[in-house]
Amino acid sequence: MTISVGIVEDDPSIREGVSTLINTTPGFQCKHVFDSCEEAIAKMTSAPPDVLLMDINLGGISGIEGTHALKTRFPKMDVLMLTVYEENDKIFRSLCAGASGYLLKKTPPEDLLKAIRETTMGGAPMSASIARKVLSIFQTVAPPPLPEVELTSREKEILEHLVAGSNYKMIARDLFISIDTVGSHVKNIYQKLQVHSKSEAVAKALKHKLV
Amino acid sequence: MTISVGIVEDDPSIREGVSTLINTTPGFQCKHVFDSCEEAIAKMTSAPPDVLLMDINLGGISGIEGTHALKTRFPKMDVLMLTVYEENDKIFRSLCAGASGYLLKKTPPEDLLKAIRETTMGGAPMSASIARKVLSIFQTVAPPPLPEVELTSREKEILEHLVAGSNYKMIARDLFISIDTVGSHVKNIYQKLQVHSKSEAVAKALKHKLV
DNA sequence: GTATCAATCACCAAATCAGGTGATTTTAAC
DNA sequence: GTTAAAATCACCTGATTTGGTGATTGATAC
Repeated sequence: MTISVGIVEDDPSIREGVSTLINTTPGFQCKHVFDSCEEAIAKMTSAPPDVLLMDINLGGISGIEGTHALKTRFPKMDVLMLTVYEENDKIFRSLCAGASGYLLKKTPPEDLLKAIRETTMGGAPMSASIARKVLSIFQTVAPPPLPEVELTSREKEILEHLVAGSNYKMIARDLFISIDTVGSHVKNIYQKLQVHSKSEAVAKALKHKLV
Repeated sequence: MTISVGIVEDDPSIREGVSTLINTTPGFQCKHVFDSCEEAIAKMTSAPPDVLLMDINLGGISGIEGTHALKTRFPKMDVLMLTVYEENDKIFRSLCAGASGYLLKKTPPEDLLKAIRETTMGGAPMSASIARKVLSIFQTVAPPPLPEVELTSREKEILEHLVAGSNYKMIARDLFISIDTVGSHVKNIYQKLQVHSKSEAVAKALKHKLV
């Protein structure tokens, strides 16, 4: 099966180079070539490529925003970001936008083709240094563990309902217990979390990923 | 340079198999072999290995907790998680704990050795399916954009205070405005966010990263 | 079998909040 | 110079929450 590849890139020489590489390699074809996200969004109508190579630094709509827009329209299309620099913030936002991989532009042709193949098989190719940065992002967003807090399963259940926006009456109805029991659990939760209101409890629960 | 590899694994056959593989491969040596995190934490004192292979499912202290403990003590040591299953939650928590890579146990020996080498060179080896899951995690933590909501700067300020756990009185004092004004802003916030209580507003603000 | 803990329910008082109406002032936009 | 939006303040009423005290039941642990 031939893999259909698209490319969005404002540098003509890279654009031509990559599309030529794709089209001269058996098993690959490149029919979607755009110099901007605007063009890609306008002209990519019914049949998206299997994999889209997206330059991250583009004038007008950036590669990140473009990825989000195109992935919304074509969820099954995979997007590989191409970049010169390894900026944590851009990596993070690209992945949030739905990118399936992240390669440096200096990636040699044969590795690029390999990455495209990997993508279609459900992988997520990343340059080694990018992969390490991706993992380091996790450590910065790691939930600050709340020490010494052990809520009972019932208390966690109540807390989830609080986070969902329920008041005592609704929780009592949903869990088939009395309002006073709800209040009782909430009191215990407050003491364990060291808070004094529903909103504080909700904030703490969400910030520390207790629910 | 010989790469020093450690392993924490409760299954004796895997433990022996891997340590033998390491020790019979030129350029690798395995001097740290443990059957539990407790043992690893107790016995790994001064000279940690370059790379530690960590089973994720261990009795007692789990591989995730153990990774956190050991990485705190030996930040320069790289940890590669080994697992049978691909569970999003465990992947996420392992990476937050400081893992540098994530491999399936079915990874063939030569790939395991390659992954170890990659790790020491600053890479982050992941099985293809794991890599894809890692990226998908980003999309789930991406802020779900709240459509058509434009809070004024003052309203955002009030909302931040709500998230911080303040009540009307505290907000009024902090911002040098009257309690009624706080209430007035809160009313407007509720209408814009389509909520009816402080806790709902806080939950929505945090979930949609409005603050 | 006793102690502890989780979960349940009850009652109470003071504080707080939610939702409503209405008004003034300042600033920015057209 | 009028309009519109943002920010400010006030008053009101009913609902809800918070923080106490205290009690019962069932399960678990020692």
